[in-house]
Amino acid sequence: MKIGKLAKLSDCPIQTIRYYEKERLIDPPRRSEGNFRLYDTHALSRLKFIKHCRTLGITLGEIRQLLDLQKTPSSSCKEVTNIIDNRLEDVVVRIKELQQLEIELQNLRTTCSNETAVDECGILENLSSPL
Amino acid sequence: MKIGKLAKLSDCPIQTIRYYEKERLIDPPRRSEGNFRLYDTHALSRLKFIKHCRTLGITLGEIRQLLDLQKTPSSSCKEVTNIIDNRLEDVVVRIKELQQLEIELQNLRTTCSNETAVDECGILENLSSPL
DNA sequence: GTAATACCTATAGTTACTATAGAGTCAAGA
DNA sequence: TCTTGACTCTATAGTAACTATAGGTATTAC
Repeated sequence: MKIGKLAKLSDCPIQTIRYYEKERLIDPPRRSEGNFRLYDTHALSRLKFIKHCRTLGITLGEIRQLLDLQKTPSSSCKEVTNIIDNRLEDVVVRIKELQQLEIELQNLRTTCSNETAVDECGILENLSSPL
Repeated sequence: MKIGKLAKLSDCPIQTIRYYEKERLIDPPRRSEGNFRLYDTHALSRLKFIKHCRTLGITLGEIRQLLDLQKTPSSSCKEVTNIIDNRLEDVVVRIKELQQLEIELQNLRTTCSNETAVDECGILENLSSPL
C-alpha cells in the first residue's frame, strides 16, 4: 500500500510517517517505479506500536530503545520495565502537580464575579503570586 | 539593577528574561552607558507575574492578553476568567487522561516479572495495543 | 488528453526555552 | 596602570515532536 492508505489505517498523518522514517523508527520501505513508498502490514503494526507508546508518553528516543530490544529477543525485560517505571513515575508526579494546579485555578476563578472590571476584582493581582 | 541580579531575585534564567523581552512580555529596560540592561522593581513584579502564570500552564500568548487587559483597567473580567476557564478545562481533561495512563502503565508493569527475556513475557507485544 | 488527486523532497515554523560563540564592559587586586 | 575574572551584550542554533508549505512529479478517473 502507499503512504496515504497507511496513514488512514494507522490514523497517523502522512508527514508524521515520513518523519518517523527519517528518525529511524520505521524502516525505509521499498519504492514503486515512480518513487512512491510501498508498505506492508508490518509497517502498519510498527506504526501502531509507536502510536500506542506515544499515547503512553514514551518518547521517541525510548521507543527507539524498545525497538532495539525487540531486535534482540533474548534481552532482559529489565530495560523495558525501567522505561515503563520512569514513565509511571513521571505520570504520578504530573497528576499531583495538575491537581494542585486545578485547586489554584479554581480559587482564582472564585475571586472574580465575572462582570466587574479588572481593576476592581483584583484577579490580575492574584496572578502575581500563589493564592 | 542589572540582569544578573534580576535573574536571581526572580529565579528566572538570564536568557529567559531576554527572551521575554524579545517576545514583548516585559518592557525593554533602559540601558547603562555600557549598554547593560537596567531594571527596577517593576520589572521584578512583572517577571513574578509571568512566572506564576507559567506554573499555571498559561501560555505566553495568553499572558500577553492578560497584560494587555492590565493596561486597560476598565476592561471586563470576563476575558480574564475565560482564559482561566480554558486552563481549568485543559487541566481537568489532562488529569483524567493521565489517570487512565497510570492504570495502563501499571497493567503493563505487572505483565512482566522483570527477569525474563523480552520474547517470553510478551511485554513488547502489549505495547502494540492497549491492554 | 487532461484534470484532479496523491505523492515526492526540502525547508521552515511551532512553543518556550536553553546553549553557544565571540565580543564588549566593569570592578578589584598586584 | 595593567590585568584578571565576572558579568553582560548580540546573534544564532538546538531542543521535542511534529505540522505546514512550496514547488515539483506520478498516477488515476473521466
